[in-house]
Amino acid sequence: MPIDLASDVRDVRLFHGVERDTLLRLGAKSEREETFAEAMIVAEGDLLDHLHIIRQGRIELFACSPRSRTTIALLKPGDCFILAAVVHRAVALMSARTLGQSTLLHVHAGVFRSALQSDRRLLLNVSMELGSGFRGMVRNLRDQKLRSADQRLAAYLLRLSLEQDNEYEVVLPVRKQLIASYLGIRSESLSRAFHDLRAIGVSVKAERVRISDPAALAQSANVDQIIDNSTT
Amino acid sequence: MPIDLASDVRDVRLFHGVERDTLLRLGAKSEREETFAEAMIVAEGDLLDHLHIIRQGRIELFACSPRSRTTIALLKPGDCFILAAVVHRAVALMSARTLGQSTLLHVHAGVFRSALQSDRRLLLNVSMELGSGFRGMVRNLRDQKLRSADQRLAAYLLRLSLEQDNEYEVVLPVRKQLIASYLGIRSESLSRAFHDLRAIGVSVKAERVRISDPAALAQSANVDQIIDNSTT
DNA sequence: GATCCCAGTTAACATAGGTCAAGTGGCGCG
DNA sequence: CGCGCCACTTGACCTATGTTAACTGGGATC
Repeated sequence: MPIDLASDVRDVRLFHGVERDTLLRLGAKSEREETFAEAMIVAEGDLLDHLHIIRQGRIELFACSPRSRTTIALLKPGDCFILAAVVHRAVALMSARTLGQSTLLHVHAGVFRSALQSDRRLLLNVSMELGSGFRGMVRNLRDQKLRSADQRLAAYLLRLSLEQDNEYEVVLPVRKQLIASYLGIRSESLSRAFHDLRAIGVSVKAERVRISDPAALAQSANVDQIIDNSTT
Repeated sequence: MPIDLASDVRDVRLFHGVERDTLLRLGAKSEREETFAEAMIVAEGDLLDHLHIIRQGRIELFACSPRSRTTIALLKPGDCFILAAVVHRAVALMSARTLGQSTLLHVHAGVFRSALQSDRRLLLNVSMELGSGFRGMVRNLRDQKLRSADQRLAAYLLRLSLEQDNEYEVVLPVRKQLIASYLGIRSESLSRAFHDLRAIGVSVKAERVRISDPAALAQSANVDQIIDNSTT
């Protein structure tokens, strides 16, 4: 049950630079979980007793209404989730599930909150993490309210291209249906959007997307270097 | 130029419980500004040297694309804004302007960041504030992606009703055009949405809105007590 | 009291994206 | 090797919301 966080979490932003002692204390109340397929980790409305950290695999954060379901975020190893709910002792606003095989760390919420009292660096990291999350959500909301489906796809491809450090080809990290949900459209519309982008040099073969004219793509999406691409 | 924050900011959440000494230090590098009409305070893309706190009046946070403009948040006295950008030393993702007369406090960003190092309570408050902001944006995004215009209006009216502690009548806090922008629709569509809600007992007279059947309204918007109404 | 102005409303029409239904094609399994 | 499954695509049609433009009514100004 206890985990050696100190040696296990070098690449977790949230724990960068925190005292070894804090990590030991948190590790004593942490658990590791491995899932082999899709698995629900959090349901919206839950009051949570653990903070979750991704070691391997991908996580989808999503929200549901009676009629539909939408992806809010797609997370990667090193990310943590439901941090805000844990800090506030409030219910989760999003559900979370794994996408395929993954390994997660569950850190006891009470111990985590008390560590915030004693380790200033941890608290600072939490602030930075919540700030990034806030800014990410602002970007999503801007996208949703100001851009068309085609533009959202274009902007998303460019973001992937930046992440993957390849100007001319990107690999879609998840199935297209999920990407559609993340972009706030149906998968049929995503197909049509990809089709539209052919006109400005985007071609798709399964999960590989070639971008022949990145500048034109950026132009079409009104991508703002400053707003859309600042890393925090 | 220096402001006596210690006696001036009882009702600013961000400063609750912080050391008197910290407030003095921040106050020494703060300024008060009074505006008499609409005034731009922040433009998106700006790198900011001050954190802003609202003492009186209302603030609109908004974002622009070449073709349009949308309201991201409407703030009230006691709120602060561009906190995440200041903490991250990053550019603002939203513009801010006052709506009519207002008075603001500008707190020097560098001094603020260094106060975060010394005053744990201030840092904790920042975390809470960023967490609330994050959760607010998640709610907005959910609304935008999962609800129709009519439902967003219904949910908004119910939120106002909660804030104003009056189940059967709410007063719109800003002009309808701004509400439309906040809800992510045109003002013509807002008119139509108000019209549609007549069918479930909502009647509007200028800025006064009567809600004859709050339960029916909540039902129509699929308002979830837990998700939509938790206060943090 | 007449006039203007401007927020808001209403109506007619346009369009992005949703919905439904019918393909298509890659891949695992028998 | 063939079959079926499942993700994805395509096409036809529908609907919510945007667009354009005309109208209304309250408040300020003269």
